[in-house]
Amino acid sequence: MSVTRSIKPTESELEILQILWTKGLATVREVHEELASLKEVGYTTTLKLMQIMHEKGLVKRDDSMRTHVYQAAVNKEKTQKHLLGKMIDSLFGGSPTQLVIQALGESNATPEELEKIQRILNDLKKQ
Amino acid sequence: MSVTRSIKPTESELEILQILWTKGLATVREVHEELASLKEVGYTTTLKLMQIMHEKGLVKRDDSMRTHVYQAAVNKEKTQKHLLGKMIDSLFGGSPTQLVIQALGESNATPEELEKIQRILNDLKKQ
DNA sequence: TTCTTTATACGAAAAAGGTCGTATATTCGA
DNA sequence: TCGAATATACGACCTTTTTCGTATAAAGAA
Repeated sequence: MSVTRSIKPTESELEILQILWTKGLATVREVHEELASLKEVGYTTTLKLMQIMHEKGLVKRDDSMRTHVYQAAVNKEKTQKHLLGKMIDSLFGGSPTQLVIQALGESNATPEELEKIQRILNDLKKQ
Repeated sequence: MSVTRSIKPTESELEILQILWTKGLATVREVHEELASLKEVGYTTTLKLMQIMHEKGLVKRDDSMRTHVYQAAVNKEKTQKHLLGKMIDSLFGGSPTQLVIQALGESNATPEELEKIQRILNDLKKQ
């Protein structure tokens, strides 16, 4: 039975998850390379972070070889949903609609994306 | 010239801003009362938090009287937009639309709210 | 083989956030 | 007037997060 596990990656952990979600499998070196292109950071920092994430169960790893291979252990969509929920609570008084409205204002959506949103909206209206 | 100031309230600070955005003006006691109804917290903790927020410029206060009167110094919509933007970048690969889609799934919007969203959507489609 | 590079492990310290206790001043009521 | 209540200031402490230095082992090159 999968109790709602409290997924709560920190900022830094999120950056790493981003990379892992994109790459699928990656070594610490690879993740670090990517990370270092975005910001100043030491290799052992990245390593330590990923080790902690492993302890927390945020990532899985294959350590059968000298160079361990990591991958995300948390689902991208679930994590997004979770953090979104938190933001809705803490910033939009619990109203997802308010957030949607703000985000739509922000959006430069393509016609296709607008259609996608429209379909979801239609589904919701039917209920 | 208003340089993009980095609005970055912490979780706790956000809770207090929420209250201030609602109340407009409020004393520490009033904010604390509200806060304490949501979670276990000591008065001096709330006080300290608000003092720090004052140092950071997140709130303004009138300290001409013994009991200081506080108000938010950051705009609610701007703050929402800012944090939303950060989340879009860090979690949704820069696509507001992706976020909207996720949030809509989450939403239990009333028919009225759905209509509101529909109108925004219509506006966007026209452009 | 021996030196260099590259991995992980580990410990420790710096930073940030949150929580309070205590000191002190002011106000208010008995 | 004097004690209780209430306000702010301030410092200390505890966690969590982030950052690295150093030790050690494995691999690779000369």
